[in-house]
Formats: sequence, C-alpha cells, structure tokens
Amino acid sequence: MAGGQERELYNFLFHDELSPFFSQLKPAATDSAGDRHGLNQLEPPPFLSFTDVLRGGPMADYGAVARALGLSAPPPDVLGSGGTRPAKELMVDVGNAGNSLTSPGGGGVTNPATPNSSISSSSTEAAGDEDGEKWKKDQLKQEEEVEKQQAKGDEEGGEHKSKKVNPPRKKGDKRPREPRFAFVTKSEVDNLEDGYRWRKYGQKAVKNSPYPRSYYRCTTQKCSVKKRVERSYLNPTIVITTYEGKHTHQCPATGRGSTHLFPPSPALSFSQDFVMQQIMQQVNGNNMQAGSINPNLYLPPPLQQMQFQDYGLLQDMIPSFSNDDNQPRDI
DNA sequence: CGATTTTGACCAGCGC
DNA sequence: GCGCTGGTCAAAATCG
Repeated sequence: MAGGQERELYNFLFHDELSPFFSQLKPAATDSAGDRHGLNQLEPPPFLSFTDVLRGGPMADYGAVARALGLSAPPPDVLGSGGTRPAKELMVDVGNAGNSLTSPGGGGVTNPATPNSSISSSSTEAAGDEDGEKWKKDQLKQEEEVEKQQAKGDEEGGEHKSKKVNPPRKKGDKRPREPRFAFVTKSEVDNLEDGYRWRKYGQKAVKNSPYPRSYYRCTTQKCSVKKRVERSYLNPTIVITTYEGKHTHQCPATGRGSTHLFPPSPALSFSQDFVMQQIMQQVNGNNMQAGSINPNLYLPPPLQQMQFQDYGLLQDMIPSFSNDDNQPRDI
C-alpha cells in the first residue's frame, strides 16, 4: 500500500450515514480564517484506550467532543501540537453498532464482551430506544419473510433473474443495518489496504461532491461485509471509509505473514481488526514491540481516538474536519 | 479465462 | 404522489 505511512487516519464513531458528514461541509469553512477548525484541531483529550473509546468513554458527550474538536473552546495548544504524529484516528460508529452481524443468540464470532459490543449498546441508546425496538422488530419480521420467501423459492425452483430479487423484502420492511464504522483517513489512495480483499460493486456520484463514492464487498464467500469509500470534496486528501458488517473469516493478510502481529481474533470485530492493524502499523513505525501490545490496555500515543455517538452531532462537527489548511503533515 | 471494475438502470426510503 | 438520493444489481469491459 502506497499511502501506508503517508496518511493521517481519523476514525470516528457515530451514528448513521457518513454522506451528510462531508456533503454538508461548507466551502466557506476552508478559508484561512477557518483554520481553527482544521483537522489539526482534532486533538483529542489525553489517552484513550480502545476500551475507553469503544465503550463510549470520555468522548461520548457532545461537550467533550466539541471541545476536543475545537468547535467552541478549542484547547489552546491544539494547533500543530504533537508535531510528530504519524497518524490520527477517530473512530466513528456509523450506525447500528448495536446490531452485531451475528444475530442475537446466533453465537457466531461475536464476543459479547468485546469493546464493540459495548459501543453498540451505548450508541444504540444514543440513537434512540424506539429505533432499537423498531429494528429488532424489523429484523424479526424480515427473518420471517426471508424464510417464507426461501421456502417459496425452493418450491418454485430457484432463482429467477430479475433485478432486485436478492433482497426479498416487502415494502415497509426496512433492511436492518449492519454495524458500521467509518474511518476518516488522510490518504492519497482511495482503497486503503486493510488486509481484506474487496470487490467493487458500485459507484455513485456524491451529491455536492465531485468525488464519487465507491461500494465494495468483501470477496470472501459468505462474508457480507461491505465498505464505502469516498473523499471529502473539500479536502480531497481525506478518504472516508465506512465499513458495514462483520467479517466471518480471518483477515487474509494476517494469514500470509503480514507484518501485523495481531491474530485476527474472532473476538474482535472486523473494524477492530482494522484499527488494530492500523495501530500496529503505527506501533511498528515507532519501534515498539507489536506483540507486546494489548489492544485493550494500550493505545499508542500516535493514535488518538474520539467517539461520537450522535449523527447530528457529527454534522455539527463536520466543518471542523473540512478545513485542511495548515494541517500538520507530521509524517 | 476467471476475477475485478465500470457503468447504466432499477428500487426503496424519505422529504416535500 | 412526486422527485431526489442512496444503495444495489448485473451486463459489458477490462485486467492479470
């Protein structure tokens, strides 16, 4: 991967789509006076461990987020501080993080004790209990429908090749969203190497943006993880990668002697795997013993994370991400 | 030749 | 109801 060392990575945790995230950026935010909202403003508070972050830690409330982002009261030393950060991360739970791909009771690879699970509950709550209930109902309903459809399909003798036959959903049946995680990455390349293999299945123009959004699916059979990749139109060096779903397999990269010493533990969600990989890259770059790092206990200083739990909040926050002026290129 | 990408069309959800 | 938009499909094109 070309941009491995040349990027700043921002991971966010928030609800709902990323699209409005950048599409609503105001160009005006890029003027020089707006520097205080630049990416370099994203100086999170001290150290957050993954556990902290994923459990809805210190960044969970708007005030903290806003402060950290310099929306209202930026820390005086945020600009250009920490000159040698190879990467910054903010992790965004982009949606139904509470609904693990592995269905409740489905066992699967989900470890109920994973930080991810913790996020989900808190973020789901943040999203609103009603929605949560609704989703559960929808899912149950959909499962029933799917079963019916499958039974019917079997009787009728298989797949007919009309479009849109795959999702046998009824009108009004909302498709349940997978847990989603967005990573905002400063990178030259769109398709960031995350160890998995992806096949592009679509591309759409993004409203208010000259840059298209690409849709990828994990090429591994039976793995339904998807990701979307788009660029910020205000800051083309920023790539927003949104992962949806959970890998049901090990990371191919780790299977063939990748430099990441992290085992693709099924206990970690794919997103965490990814974050871990990013961390390990950073860690390795800092002459640290990757194998000695416990992801739950240690977050390398170069990686600083924030968690946002409210989509509306994100929208408010976005302008602070839009301005790339005088962004520190601390590579 | 299989895998992947491109691209236009289709569909669903949502706001007005 | 209509139009807009996001997401997906699938045939064709391209790549390795």
